[in-house]
Amino acid sequence: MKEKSSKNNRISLSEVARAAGVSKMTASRVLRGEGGYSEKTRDKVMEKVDQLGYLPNRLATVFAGDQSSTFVGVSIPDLGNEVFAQVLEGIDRKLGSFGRQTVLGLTQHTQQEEENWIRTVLSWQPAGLILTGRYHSPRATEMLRNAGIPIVEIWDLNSSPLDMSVGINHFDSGFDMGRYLTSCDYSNIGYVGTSHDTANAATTRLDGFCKAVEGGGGRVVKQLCLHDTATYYPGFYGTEQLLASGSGVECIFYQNDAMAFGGLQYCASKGMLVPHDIGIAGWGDLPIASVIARRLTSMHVPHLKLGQAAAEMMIGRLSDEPVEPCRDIGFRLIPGTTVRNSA
Amino acid sequence: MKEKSSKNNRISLSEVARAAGVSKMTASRVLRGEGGYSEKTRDKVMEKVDQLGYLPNRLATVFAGDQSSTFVGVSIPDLGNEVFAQVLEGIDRKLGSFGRQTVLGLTQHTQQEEENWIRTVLSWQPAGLILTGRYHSPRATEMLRNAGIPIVEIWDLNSSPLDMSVGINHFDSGFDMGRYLTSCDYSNIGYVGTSHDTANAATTRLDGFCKAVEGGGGRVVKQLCLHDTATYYPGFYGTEQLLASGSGVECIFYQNDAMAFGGLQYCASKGMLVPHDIGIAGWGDLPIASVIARRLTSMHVPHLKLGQAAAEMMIGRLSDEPVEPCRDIGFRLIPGTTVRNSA
DNA sequence: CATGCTTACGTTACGGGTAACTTAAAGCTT
DNA sequence: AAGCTTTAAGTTACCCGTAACGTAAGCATG
Repeated sequence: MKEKSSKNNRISLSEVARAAGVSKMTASRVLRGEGGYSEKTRDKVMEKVDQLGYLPNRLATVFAGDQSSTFVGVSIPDLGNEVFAQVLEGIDRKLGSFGRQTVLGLTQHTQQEEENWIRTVLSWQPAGLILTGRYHSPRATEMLRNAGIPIVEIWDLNSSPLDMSVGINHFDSGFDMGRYLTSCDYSNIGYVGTSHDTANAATTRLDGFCKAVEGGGGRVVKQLCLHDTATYYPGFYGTEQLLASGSGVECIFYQNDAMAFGGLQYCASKGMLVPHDIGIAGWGDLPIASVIARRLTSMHVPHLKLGQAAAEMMIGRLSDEPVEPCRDIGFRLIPGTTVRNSA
Repeated sequence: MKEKSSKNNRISLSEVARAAGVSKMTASRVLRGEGGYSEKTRDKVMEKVDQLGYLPNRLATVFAGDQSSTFVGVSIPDLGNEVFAQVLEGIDRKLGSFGRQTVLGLTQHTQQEEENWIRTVLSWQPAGLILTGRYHSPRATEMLRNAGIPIVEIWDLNSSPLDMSVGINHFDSGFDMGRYLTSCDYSNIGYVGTSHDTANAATTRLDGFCKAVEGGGGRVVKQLCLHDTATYYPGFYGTEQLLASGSGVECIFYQNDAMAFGGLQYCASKGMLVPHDIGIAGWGDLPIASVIARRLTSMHVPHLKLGQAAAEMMIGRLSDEPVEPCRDIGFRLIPGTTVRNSA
């Protein structure tokens, strides 16, 4: 009787083979269904497989170098932001339907976390990586280049990606929103968002936004970058801070819809009418926008589709199909009714 | 341009060793810092490691059976529900801080998906599994029992878990809400939720709720189980359906806060005053509750903490520390102001 | 009946690390 | 200086599956 050895005590293929009275090579052939065995042998082996509850050890297969692994590493900044939760859901479902597994990494918006995660996940020989964002630390970039596996950078469309990229042009999406708001005759505009320690898509969006506003004769009189998560409550108190600064803001653009919704609620709590007293514009067109009384002015981005597209590009590359390296998933302005009508 | 060899072309330890002029065993010792080498040798090896960009192959280590892997499989029903996104975030952050990686599985609330995922993820020799829910298919249960690895069942507290469990008693949380609403003098109460093909926590909650309401002399006159996701818009149209059925409902309990919020918006759109014309109660105390004008009557559940606790139990077990197999993370009723005051 | 071909297996080697064991040289003791 | 211990290595075997190759038996063909 052997005690539970510190070693792995799971049933191995050799044990199945011995029980079935064949060599492990034959058992292996049966399990892979690649032929070269009789029906009688197959039945014997399969019977023992069921009986012993054999589960193959994919580590051994991959390790042997015959196949690549079915892991795909996916880095996401955080899940408190509904946007990224949707992107991840799109990725995981699509990968799952092709027999691939997601190895998750939450990078908390920092390059250092991302770098650490990349180092670890690469040591597991993933089939590929999907990374949120286009900015990586120099060491991370080097590891990624040397890894020799497919890499999809998502979210922030990168026209010269490490390998592949899918997302939208955040500068342009900010620009379009800026142009729309100035076309609605706003000239003193505020911004409420959050800041992180790295260059990111929200910053790029803000750049595009400012450019359009200034080009249209308006001014972004106040930009608030809170050190907080981009959700409801920061939108609420950020609005309070912004309005308290007395800069005569007529309209506020928010980093995302959750923050905009927080702002909307702040205004309601102070008896301010939207859009009569102040204009509110979000970004992302999150599900919550579907139920509020006024249609939130926002920018629609197909988050789920973005995730799916990233997974499809990954799978395409892994199947040696030709894959367009850059895919713009597009966005669409939702005029809504939380800013005043354009002329 | 290098031809892509089908084999893995990454730098191996032997190559590092050869470059440094030592045996791979010595290089291995240096990398693990376990002593038995001179400083000069260490420097030589580390120099080559940096120079060649060597990344260890953890597959080989684990495969050799000397250590268990650092993977932890985590199954989550879906990420559209903010609750589970938060739980996952709690898990992944805590696991990550202990050098473990999350292998995600979205089971879409079906046991079949869960079973398939379990089979696949077990073939990767994970160190442990964290599963949402206590109900698994018979085959899944068998595989889990045979796996011989730590398993944490979360969300729905299981007093006789496969291995460990952390969560809350959903029946009791529903019961408490039912008792509270009847104490507020509601007797005709409705429920809006979603249904899935398996027994789940929301159903258990509803059972407890009904029991308390009936015990308190009220009636759950209408239960709506939509075939949809448990988010804002289904809450909105579910409310419409429920009220249109003309069953004289005075108060509605929702599966979660997002649905309750949808209901709140529906009522507002019809000019109904809350709680004067109708009472609204949610469940989960999601972040959105922090910004709406009236405090939503809800049930606070520490989602992030729940995820962290699950990860801590997993890590404790993996470190051979004694771990309490069941942990009740608790809930707390938020009276709020969207139901009328209790007497 | 010798030859070649097919079927149904078995045998060997390998991959990348590490445990366990072995060895050579250096250092220390008396 | 002989004998013992310690240090710094090297060698071998193994983990679990699979590719590549080997082989024996059965069968058809000329």
